[in-house]
Amino acid sequence: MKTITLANAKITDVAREAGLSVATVSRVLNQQDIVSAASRQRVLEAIERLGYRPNLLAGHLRRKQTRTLGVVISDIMNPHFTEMVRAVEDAAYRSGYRVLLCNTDESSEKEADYLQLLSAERTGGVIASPSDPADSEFARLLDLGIPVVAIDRPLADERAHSVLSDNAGAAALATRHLLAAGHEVVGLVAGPEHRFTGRERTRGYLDAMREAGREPRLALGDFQIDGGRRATRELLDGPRPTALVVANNLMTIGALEVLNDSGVRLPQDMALVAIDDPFWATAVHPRLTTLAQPVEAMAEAAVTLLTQRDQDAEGGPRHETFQFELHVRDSCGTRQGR
Amino acid sequence: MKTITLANAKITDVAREAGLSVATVSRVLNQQDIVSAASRQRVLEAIERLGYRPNLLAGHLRRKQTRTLGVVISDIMNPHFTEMVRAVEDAAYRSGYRVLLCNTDESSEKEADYLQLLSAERTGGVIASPSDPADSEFARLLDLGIPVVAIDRPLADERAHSVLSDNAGAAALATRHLLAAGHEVVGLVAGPEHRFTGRERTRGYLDAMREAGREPRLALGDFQIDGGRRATRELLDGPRPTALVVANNLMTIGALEVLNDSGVRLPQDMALVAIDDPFWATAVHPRLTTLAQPVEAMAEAAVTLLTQRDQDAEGGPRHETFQFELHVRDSCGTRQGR
DNA sequence: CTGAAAGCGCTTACAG
DNA sequence: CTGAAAGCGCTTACAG
Repeated sequence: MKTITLANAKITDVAREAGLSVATVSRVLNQQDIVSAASRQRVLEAIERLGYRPNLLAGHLRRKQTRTLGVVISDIMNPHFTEMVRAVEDAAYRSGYRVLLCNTDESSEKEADYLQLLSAERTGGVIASPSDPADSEFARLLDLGIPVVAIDRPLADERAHSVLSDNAGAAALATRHLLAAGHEVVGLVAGPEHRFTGRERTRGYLDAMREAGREPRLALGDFQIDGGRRATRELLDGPRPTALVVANNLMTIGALEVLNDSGVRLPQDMALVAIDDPFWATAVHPRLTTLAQPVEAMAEAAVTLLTQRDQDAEGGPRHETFQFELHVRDSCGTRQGR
Repeated sequence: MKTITLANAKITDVAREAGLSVATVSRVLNQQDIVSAASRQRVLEAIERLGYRPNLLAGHLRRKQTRTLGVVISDIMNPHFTEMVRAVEDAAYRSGYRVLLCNTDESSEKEADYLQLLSAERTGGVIASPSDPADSEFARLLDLGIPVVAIDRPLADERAHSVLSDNAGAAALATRHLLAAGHEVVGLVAGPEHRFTGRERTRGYLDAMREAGREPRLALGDFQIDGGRRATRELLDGPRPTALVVANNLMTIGALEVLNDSGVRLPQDMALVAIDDPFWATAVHPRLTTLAQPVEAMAEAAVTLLTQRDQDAEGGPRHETFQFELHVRDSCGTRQGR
């Protein structure tokens, strides 16, 4: 038994049903103003009767543009990127755009693959935190006139926009906060050297330590939970710091675990400031002092750059930098209780 | 200064450049086998020289099908859904499909909006955890021949596939595990009545308690952190349970917070089993005993239903149910140490 | 193995 | 305000 398919009417069916031309139907579907009230009424009724749903594919081909944004990120399971994707989706939806999710797992190959696809689909724009900043696929996109905004990490191609945050400044701020509280040995659970955000945050930390005339004490992690564990153990083993800056949210989980296992209490035995402000930061004990990126504002900025480009078409690429915000809570030990 | 755009060649340009017809070019792009080696060579060179990138929009329109899957979920910030989206993206990518992310925030309106869009875009298939199971937009999708699979929550339309997990069984298993350890008053931090997963998990808990002849003791939450806090407080205030089942991962965060604030130690003063197995379950202290859904297998199943439908086109809708897996760790107090 | 031609379902100058 | 017609860039029978 097969049920008869009723739907799948096309614009010609609607035109026939309404006794008008396809041009008129198309007009009520789009630039509604040029059609007489009577015609519009008949078209609307015909659409209703037929259950007509315009085929956007055809419209996009004809108009040579789509309202889809590609979002290329390395790891959606990282809460920072989850938040970013969520914020981008939100901003895109409000602007009448949709989001094609491209998760690359930090694989340059998968990234290139997705970028190629996005150009073939003639996507309306791409927001990317590039695994490979020099990927030539970005150039192809730009060649085709598809705007690109680098988020979180910069892109080599100078035609791309960028929406970054002040990573070095954030790490310096965290370090200084701890230094000002009287800590002499402030350790850094650092991000990897080969990641822009890792390098930048390390740089900020080093600057602040040098500025204070303190000896830096850092261990390299991988921005993952396990790297946080390893780096924290390494720091505990040497000349033990009394305060720690942890370079991202995933490593913070590992650091907290190791500290706890080693009987090191926060903030009495060890003060801690974490970069990133994950949703669970206020649910652990003590509540985490963090440096939060204004993720929503950044997503909004990125989407705006892609969707409102007509207004400033000739303005060239824009580069926006956002500041982190310090949330002083309990793990740093600087609030009254210390 | 404006740079000249080189790209944007179309198939006719390639044909001219190669001295062959567009049909031949199209053939090397697709059904590669029917073309002579010499012709293929010339086409490939022409493509290379021109930097040609086929316009998939045109191909999709012509072929009347796309390789995009819509993923409609209520809240990507909920780690369970993050994981699900991640797993779906992975499976889709492996099958040569891409993912359009539709985050609905549990808004029926936004959900309907996205579903309408997905039908207009002639998406290849839709995976949805419906906020509104009776949304008539699902019927439109199905009418158009777009397959739909309900994930996490069922759908009213009987033409939809479903990939669900045994929520009642999981809650019953958690409860029995605690009961078997000797607890007499096992409390439930319950999900909301109006959510399928909430209802089902509560049902499983009630079944297990009844079966053991124990009085149920539950407080309703909202599946969010704050509801977990409130419900846990409520349970602590009345006749205090010695063990708790928490119905999802977000409420577990709230529950842990309240327990900690109240000086209730896990597992000595309170045993706890959490439904869902978030990535931080092994990073807190004590490590959480959880019930994990086989998210990857479920995502794989859902994608397979959508992408390999030709093979069993006439098979009618499939309904697959997956079992949770109990991970006994430290928070339930049943491991040796208790 | 290869090409000419029709057609996918729309939108949009161009005329009226 | 409305319609006839061209065209977006492909794919695919159909013929050879």
